[in-house]
Amino acid sequence: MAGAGPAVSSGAGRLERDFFARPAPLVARELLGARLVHLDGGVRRVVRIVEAEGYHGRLDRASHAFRGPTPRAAIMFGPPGVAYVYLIYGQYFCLNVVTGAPGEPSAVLLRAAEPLQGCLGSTRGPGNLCRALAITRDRHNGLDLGGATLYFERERAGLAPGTGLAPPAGRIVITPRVNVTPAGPRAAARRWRFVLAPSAWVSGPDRRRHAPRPA
DNA sequence: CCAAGGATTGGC
DNA sequence: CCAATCCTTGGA
Repeated sequence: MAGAGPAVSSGAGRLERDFFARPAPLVARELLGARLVHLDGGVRRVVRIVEAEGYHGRLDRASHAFRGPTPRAAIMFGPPGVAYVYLIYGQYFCLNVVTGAPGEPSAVLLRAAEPLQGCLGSTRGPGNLCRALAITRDRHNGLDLGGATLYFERERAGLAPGTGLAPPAGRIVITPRVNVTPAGPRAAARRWRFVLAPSAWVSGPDRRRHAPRPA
């Protein structure tokens, strides 16, 4: 019967709100291999996610939600499946997906992806990824990712038993998050970064480690 | 109001 | 290693 899959809803394998209403590290891991589609006016921009990080809850010192629902972070306290876009270092945008139950602030930072269609420059690194997809705060912050403009989808073939998710091609590597060292030892020790390797598009100081072997 | 610093990036 | 560049936050 159609529409019986647990985490993935009907249609062309699009990820719906229930997929995101779970802990951030779990969502981050399962987003690996999924396609992110931005219908940018008449232009279709598509990538395949290869790196994502979870920022999990009120006690995660590295999370923007750590200091409570400040004006910027308030969106993380809202419903899941919504885009959280912020400006970093005055010049780059970063795209997150709000996860977890409402009131349980968490999000997944999309750090790197493989370019598939319509990308503007490099998709390696969160700032570059947003630029390549033409994601901006004024246009996309707070946008429902279940809508027609910006959404995730994955292949329906080869669904993993019990999950409704297609197993991504490649190996999932789990590491500490990038640049959370200043947030304190506890946050730095969390292994909430997920990489789909091998990939030439992984960011971070260990990206060579996850790059494809030279032929 | 002011000062400090940032979930980054690219250049030296 | 370090500056760019401006928004966010917290404290006076």
